[in-house]
Amino acid sequence: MNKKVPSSSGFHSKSLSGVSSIQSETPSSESLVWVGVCWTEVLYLQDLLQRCARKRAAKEGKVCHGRTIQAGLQTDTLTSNILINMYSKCGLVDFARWVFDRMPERSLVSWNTMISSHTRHGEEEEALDLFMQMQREGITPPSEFALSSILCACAAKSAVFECQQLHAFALKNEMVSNVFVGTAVLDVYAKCYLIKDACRIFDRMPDRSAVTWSSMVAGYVQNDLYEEALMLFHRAQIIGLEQTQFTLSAALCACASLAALIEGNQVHAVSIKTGFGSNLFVAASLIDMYAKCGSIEEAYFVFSSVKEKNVVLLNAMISGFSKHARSLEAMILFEKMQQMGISPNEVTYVSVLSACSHMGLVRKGQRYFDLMIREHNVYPNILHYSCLVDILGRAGMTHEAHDLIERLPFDATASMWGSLLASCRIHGNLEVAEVAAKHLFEIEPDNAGNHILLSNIYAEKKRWVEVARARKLLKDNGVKKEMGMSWIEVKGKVHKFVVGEGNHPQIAEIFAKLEDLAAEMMKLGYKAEIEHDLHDVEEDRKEELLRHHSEKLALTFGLIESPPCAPIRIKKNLRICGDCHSFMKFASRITGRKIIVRDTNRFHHFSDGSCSCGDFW
DNA sequence: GTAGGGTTAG
Repeated sequence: MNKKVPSSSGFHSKSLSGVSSIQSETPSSESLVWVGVCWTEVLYLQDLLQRCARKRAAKEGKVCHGRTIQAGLQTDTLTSNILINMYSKCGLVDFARWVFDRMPERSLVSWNTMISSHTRHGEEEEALDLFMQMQREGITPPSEFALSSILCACAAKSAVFECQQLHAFALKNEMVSNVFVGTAVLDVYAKCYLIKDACRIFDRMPDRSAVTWSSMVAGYVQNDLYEEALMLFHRAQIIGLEQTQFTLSAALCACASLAALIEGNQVHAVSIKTGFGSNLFVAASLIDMYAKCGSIEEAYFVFSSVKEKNVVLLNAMISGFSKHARSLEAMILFEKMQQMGISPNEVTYVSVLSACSHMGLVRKGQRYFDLMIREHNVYPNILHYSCLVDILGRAGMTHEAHDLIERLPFDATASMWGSLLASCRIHGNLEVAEVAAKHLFEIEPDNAGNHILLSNIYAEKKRWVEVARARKLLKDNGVKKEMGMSWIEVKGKVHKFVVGEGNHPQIAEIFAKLEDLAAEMMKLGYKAEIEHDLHDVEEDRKEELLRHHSEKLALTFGLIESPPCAPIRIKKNLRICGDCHSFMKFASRITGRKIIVRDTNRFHHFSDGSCSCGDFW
C-alpha cells in the first residue's frame, strides 16, 4: 500500500459495529501509511472481505466492495487483491476482472489471483492470455502460484505441449519439487494420457500431499488402468494415509469399471469409516459402482440413504435402473426428481431414452424426446439421437430410423449405423442394412462385427452368393473380430477369460464341467445356435467355438469356485451373443443360481430359465 | 491476499 488515500470523509465508521475510530495511529506495518484514514477499519474491511470469500457470500462481498470505495481504497493493491479473490471465490469472475483491470499498480499476487480465477471458472483462454501478458510486461519469473494455476488450465485444455514447456521451466528453476507444481504437472500428463510421465513425476516427488495421491489414483482411472489405481489406493491405506473423498470416488470408479463388487464393498466400508459415505461425489460413485457391478438393490440403498440429493445422484440412479431393464423405476424417479425441484439435464435424458430403448417403448421415447426441448430447454446431442435411432430400429421402424439418421444436424456416428444394422438383422430389412453397412465399412473398416452382421442377414434370406462375398471381404481385408473377454470376481480376485481360453490353471476342470452342463441342458431342449458363429469351419467346430465363448468359461469357473447359492456376476467386453444368452437361461434353471451378465450395452439378470431383458436386447 | 485432485451418458 504505497499510495496515500484521501481523508475518511466518506467512511461510515458507524456502520462497522464495534470498531472505534482510531485516527492515524502509528502503523504496525510499512504498508499501512495512512493519512486521515483509520487503519484498523481498513483491516476490518479486509477481514470482512476474506470472510465473504470463505462463506461464498457474494451479496455481502459487494456491499463491502462499496465500503472500500467509500474509504478511498480503490487504488490500494492489497485491498484489490483481496477483492479479486473474494469475487473469484463467489463465482463472479467478471467482477474480479473489473477490479483487476482498474488497478493502478498490480503485485505478483494480483496476477496470480486473477489467473487462478479464470482457471477456476473454466476460462482457460483468458488465463493463458493473462499469463502471456504477464510475461510480456516483464513480470518474471512466474511464481509457483501462477505455474500451478496455469497448469490447471493446460489440464482442462489437454494442452500437452504447453505443459511440457512449463514442466521444463519448472525443472530449470527448481520449482518442480514444490508439491503444488509437481501435482499440477502430474495431473496434466495423466489427463493427456501420458500416464508414464505422470508416474515418473509421482515417484520422484520429494513431498506428496493428499492431492498428489488422489491425482495419481484418478490419473490411473482416466487411463483405464483400474488395477493400478486400486493398488495405489491400497498403498495409501497401508502407509496410513487418510483417504479423502477424492481418492474414494476415483477408487470406486475403478471398481465399477472392473465390475469388482467385493472390492467395491471394501471401498464403501472405508468411505463410511472416514465419514465420506454421504459426500455427494462419493455417493454418486457408490451408486454407479453398485449398479455397474450388477447390484442394483445396493445402489438404491445408497441412493435412499442420502438426504440431500442432487442431479448427478439422481442421474446415476436413473442410469442404473435403465441398464438393469427397470424402466418403470427409472421413469418414476424421473417424475420424482421434478417434484423435488431438480430439473433433468442432458445426462438424465440419455438414461431415460435408453430405458425406453431397452424396453421397446417407442411412444414413450418419442414423448421424452419432445419434452426434452419443450419443457427443459435441453437440446438433443448425438447420444440422444443415438437412443432415438435405437428405439425406432429395435421396434422394427427401420425406415424411420434411417430417415432420422439422414436428417441429423450432424454426421451420424458408427454407433448409430451399427444400431441400425443390428435392428435390420432383427427385423430382416436387407435394403436398409446394405446402406448402414456401406457407411460402417467406411467409418470403421476394421470392425469385423459389421461384416458378420451383414452376412447373417444375407444368410437368413438364403442369399448364399452375398454370404460368400461378405466372408471373402472379411478374409481379404484381414479384419479381425475383437477378442471376446469376460471377467468374474471370485473371493475378491478378478479372473479374466478369453474366448477359447487354454491357459487357465483350472481349464481342464472347467471344460469337463461345461460339457456336463451342456449335456444336461440338451435334455431340457438347449441347442447350440451356430448361426452366431461366422468362422469358415465345419458345424462341429462351430459348436466347439461357441461352447468356449468367454462368458461360458467364466460362468463355469464361477459355478466351481463360488458358494452353492451365490449369484454369479460376469462382465463382458462385447455384447452377449444369442447362444450365450440362451445358455445362461438354461444354466440359471439347472443350477438354481442367479446369473448377472454385464455386456457393453446393459445388464441381463438370468433367473430360473428367463432373462430380465425379456429376450429383447 | 494468490496455487494442485473426484461423480452421472447407447
